[in-house]
Amino acid sequence: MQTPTELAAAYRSQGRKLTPQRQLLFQLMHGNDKHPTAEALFAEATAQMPGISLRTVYQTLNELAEMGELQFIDIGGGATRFDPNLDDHHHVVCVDCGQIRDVHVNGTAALKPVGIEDFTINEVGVVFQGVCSTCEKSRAKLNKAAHAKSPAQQAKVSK
Amino acid sequence: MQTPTELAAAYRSQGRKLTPQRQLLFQLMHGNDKHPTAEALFAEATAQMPGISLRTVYQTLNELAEMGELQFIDIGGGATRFDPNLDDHHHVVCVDCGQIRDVHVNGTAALKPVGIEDFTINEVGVVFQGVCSTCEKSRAKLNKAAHAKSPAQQAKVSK
DNA sequence: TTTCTTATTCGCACGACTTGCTAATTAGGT
DNA sequence: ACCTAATTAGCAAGTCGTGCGAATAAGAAA
Repeated sequence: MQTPTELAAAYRSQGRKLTPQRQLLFQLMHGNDKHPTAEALFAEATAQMPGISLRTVYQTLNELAEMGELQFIDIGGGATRFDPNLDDHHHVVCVDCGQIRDVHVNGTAALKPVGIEDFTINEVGVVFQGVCSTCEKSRAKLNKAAHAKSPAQQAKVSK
Repeated sequence: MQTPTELAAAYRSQGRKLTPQRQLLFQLMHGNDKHPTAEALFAEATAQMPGISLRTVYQTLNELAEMGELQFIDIGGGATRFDPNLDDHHHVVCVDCGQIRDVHVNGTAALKPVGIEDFTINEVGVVFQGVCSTCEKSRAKLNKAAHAKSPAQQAKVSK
């Protein structure tokens, strides 16, 4: 995604108006690597601009996506997440806490799908699923606690 | 996913009951490579068993997922899709018609994520986005029609 | 076969997420 | 300062999926 200033110019050149709401959202999204949901962004926005509407957040995010300034990320778990990073990158998801991390991946060019001659491929997305170090530690603790009590506890951990 | 017969045995051995609804869904999902949504499956099921509940379809799909007999696929576009294919495979999506195709991919072992030493990776998913041959043809037609009329039509095509 | 226990089904209500609609407001040009 | 079209806010509505409870039915036991 471009800088708020650049976006301001882009908006004007497209006949779109530059509202305070939009400018705030430009700031909040620029360089944002948290992959926030619309609701999360709305919460941040509200802190700086009480009264801003969730509807406006959705609307602006959709605009930016249409303009190619950000992409949607859908990896289950309910809400769509938004990613202003336009580099060629991929994602790592912690299955425990749900955090999403941007990651550069070597070797994607060598990926060879087999048996889809009738498809014209435009994009490739790679998603790694795993457990982040923080959650790994929490799991260790819980497992220890589970051992001290009943084995049933252990099942809950991996749920 | 196992065969309906094998699933029947698995269910019994787990103390689950073998209802006609479940047996029907086993049949409908076994070897199904359409990646149906719950609603789509419900429609098929209803054709053969009028009165079956959508609730039951969701419930059974969740059971099968818990048992590791199928996986959920979330690639945006609203509804979760279900995949009974347990092979090591990935997916190709046609951005026009939304069809999802299973595909084996060579080179996934060589994928190297950079800078996530603090993650323990368990799984890798690859999604190719493109256009299938059928949609490619439709596009060609529409583009021709668009040329005959106004350029505005062309924009609609890629929407 | 009949009885009994418990899992399962059904269907509605509800929750999460997102979009449609529209009156009121406001950005930005004249 | 004025005008017009774009935008906002906020509520209604739509989609997808789950919680809940009463009615039903599978499968074991007698």
